[in-house]
Amino acid sequence: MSTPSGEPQWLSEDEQRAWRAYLRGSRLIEEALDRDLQSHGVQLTEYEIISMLSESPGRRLRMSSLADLVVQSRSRLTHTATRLEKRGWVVRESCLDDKRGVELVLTERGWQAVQDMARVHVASVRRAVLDPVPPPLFSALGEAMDLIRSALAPGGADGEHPAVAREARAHEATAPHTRL
Amino acid sequence: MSTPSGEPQWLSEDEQRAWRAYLRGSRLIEEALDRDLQSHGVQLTEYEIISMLSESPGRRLRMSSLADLVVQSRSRLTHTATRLEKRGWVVRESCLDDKRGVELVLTERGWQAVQDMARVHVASVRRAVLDPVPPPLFSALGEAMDLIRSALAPGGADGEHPAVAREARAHEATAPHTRL
DNA sequence: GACAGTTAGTTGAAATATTAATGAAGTCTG
DNA sequence: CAGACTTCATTAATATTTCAACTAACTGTC
Repeated sequence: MSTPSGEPQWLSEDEQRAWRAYLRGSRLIEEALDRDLQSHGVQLTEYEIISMLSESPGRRLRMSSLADLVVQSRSRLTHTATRLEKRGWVVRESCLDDKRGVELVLTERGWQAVQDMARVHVASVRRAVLDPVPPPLFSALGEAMDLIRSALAPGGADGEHPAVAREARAHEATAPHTRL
Repeated sequence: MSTPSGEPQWLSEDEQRAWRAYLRGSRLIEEALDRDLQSHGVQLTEYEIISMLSESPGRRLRMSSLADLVVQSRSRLTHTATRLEKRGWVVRESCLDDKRGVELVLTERGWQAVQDMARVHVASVRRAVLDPVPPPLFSALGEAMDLIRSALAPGGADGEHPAVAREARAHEATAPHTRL
């Protein structure tokens, strides 16, 4: 199983070109979005966290669901959450049902922060990825990425993680402010 | 300039869906590829560096060109290069013409390492991104990313950075082993 | 209910990345 | 050619991320 016998199936010319474009493009996107948010004092990965919280029912999410959602390690999320907590944007609350669990809750200040930053961020996303790509092609990109996503994160349908969906059902839908 | 007047242009339903798919998918790809290379003792970003070197004429590239190519900060590349140097995969050589400059040169050992790891990596790329996406759709993804790339890194045509192209012309094409 | 095994989240130390400052060498202008 | 300015790469500091324990709480089995 771990012995790579024979010649691997190298990439074709076309595959290679597309893959390279992806690799470099994705790094540039990350860099651009991050830079724009940095000027408002957050990293993209931090923004993603509070943004996800802001859209969740009750503006709260369990650590592990959130970690899966933003594709970060548990440990990383723990550290980042601590950081966000120090800024007063989130608080931790322990789960009622599962006493191992911790929920991260967006504070009012956190909510305000997301609102403000969303303006910057949406403009940033437009400039970096939406504007340069004609809509049908961007659609295709989304479709492709969705296939990849479902291959790599089996079970997470519709951008939703099973655990998240489960939790969602358990709450009132209080904040459908889905903006970004 | 820094006052975001009025309501920004929020994303449409479709744009949002596609953008989300991209964001999560790209993180998952990164994670998957990195995990597979980790088992061989390198990070994806390190692999990218030596891989680029391995394809360059003379198996060498100037620090700043390389930094642009792999979309890393100069400083980051400096650190990473030091690390790679300690493993005996690269050596630094100062530029003949521009005495500020430093060229990173792939050693024989480094070359071997790339060859070995390329097998793992190409399989990894297939599994993560090529297999789940039908070829025409993957092509579209490449095209979209290329548009984004040229918007964000103006001047870098054909996956090639101007500085790199310039340097390429100055060398014999010794290693056209373009594999990944 | 006691055991073994698993999962959730945290912690601290080590590795890596970012930031701002530096020095050395190039370029440009007058 | 002098001076001002830019670029290249590195360094030192700070910040973040990863890695390997670790504790607590849940699950299942007997």
